[in-house]
Amino acid sequence: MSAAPPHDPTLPAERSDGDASAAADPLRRRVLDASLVVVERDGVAGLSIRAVARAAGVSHQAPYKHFENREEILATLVAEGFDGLADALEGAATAGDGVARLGAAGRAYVQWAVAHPGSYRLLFRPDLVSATHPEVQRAGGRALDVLRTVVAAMVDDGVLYGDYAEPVLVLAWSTVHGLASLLIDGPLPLRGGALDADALIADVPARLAAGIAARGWTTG
Amino acid sequence: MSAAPPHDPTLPAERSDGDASAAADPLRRRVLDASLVVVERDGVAGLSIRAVARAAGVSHQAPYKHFENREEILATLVAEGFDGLADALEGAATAGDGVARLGAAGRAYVQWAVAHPGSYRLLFRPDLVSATHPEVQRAGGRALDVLRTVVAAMVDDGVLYGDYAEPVLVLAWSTVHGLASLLIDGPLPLRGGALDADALIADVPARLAAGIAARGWTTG
DNA sequence: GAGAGGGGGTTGACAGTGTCTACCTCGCCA
DNA sequence: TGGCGAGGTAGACACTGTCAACCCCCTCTC
Repeated sequence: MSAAPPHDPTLPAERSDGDASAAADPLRRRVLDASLVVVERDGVAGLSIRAVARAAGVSHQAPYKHFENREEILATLVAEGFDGLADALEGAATAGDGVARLGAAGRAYVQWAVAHPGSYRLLFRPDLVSATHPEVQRAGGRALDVLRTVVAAMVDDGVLYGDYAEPVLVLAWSTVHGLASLLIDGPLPLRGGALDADALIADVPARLAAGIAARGWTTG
Repeated sequence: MSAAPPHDPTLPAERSDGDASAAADPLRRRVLDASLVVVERDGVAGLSIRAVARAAGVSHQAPYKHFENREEILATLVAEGFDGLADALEGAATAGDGVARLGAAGRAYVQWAVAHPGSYRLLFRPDLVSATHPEVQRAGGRALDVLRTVVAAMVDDGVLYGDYAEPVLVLAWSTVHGLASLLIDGPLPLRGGALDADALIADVPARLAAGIAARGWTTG
């Protein structure tokens, strides 16, 4: 991980010049970028408003001029996270038939999660960010729609009966979310053993797609 | 373990009698039970040591006489949670061939998680409880071993090639963990729509088991 | 029986947190 | 020129986890 930030939010430090870009890059953006730096560096537990303010080089109250409260900051991060995830899925699920696209999308999903563990963890933390927040709903729905489109392609391909599209969507999402979650946070001895994360990321989505396409899913 | 049920913990209030069971039910147990009550009622966010102490009717420092720090309390809860989950899995995966047992275990897994959302969330929170805690490792490994045994039965049945046992274990665990996680915390519009949680809990593990058993998993 | 020791409880204090409130300081516009 | 609001500041409050000091009472030893 090291210095490589998620959306490459490098901490802008203090801008020495007070040029026009200061207006185009107001503290709101600085706060969000600093939040990403902090959450990837110190984890969700270290993501306090005051730590973010310190990282952004402002007083502990400055963020409140741009966000109503802590949750609104986190909700914005979550929305941007889902957008980044959706972008990754869209970029991956472009070529081939439905099965191939599902495998590719699943791989991209887990890869994105593992590459941005701090952000990814934030996506599924309703205790921190209400699931009903409009921006979270929008961005999350966008990511889900990519998977939905891929599953729909499998229905079009005839490898999946239409009535199973939504349950299979849940199965697919569950699998990639579960794998990502276990790879990032898994308390059990998965790693270090015979299992290799890269192999799992490549393998599990492909096998999931193949398994879904196998007989049994078109009839019942 | 004794009189206090690990799940369905009702707050014992103040014992009016100072009988012998007071020695068998010391504050340590009361703190854990109060923690479960608090986490199921107020979520992980509300699970502070002081809130637990208040719920147990003691001073804010009393818990520290039985646990080194907050993490040790939470680690104990996590270990008990994994034990409860393992019990549920063991109780479910008893009858039928490997495929049937995998479906039953998967169903039991998700049912347990949905029945104990506060506890379940705690199981995958390494920011709160270190994954390397010995008791967490033991209990978590126990739960995983139940699934491992079931997958091994599928290998014995000949529906799964032995080399795939461990990846399929990950797939199965990912799926049930992902489904449980999404049902509990999913920020996206899964519920309220055409999807019914009970149906998913019954359906997804069964389809997962059937999908694994389908052709493609025995050869590669 | 006397007294030492300690297990298990208490209160007090500290730094850290989110957030409310009040204040200051600009640039802008009438 | 003067008002005003956007966007920054510091201070204060209640809350948190945890360290330290204290105190009560049971038990063991002499």
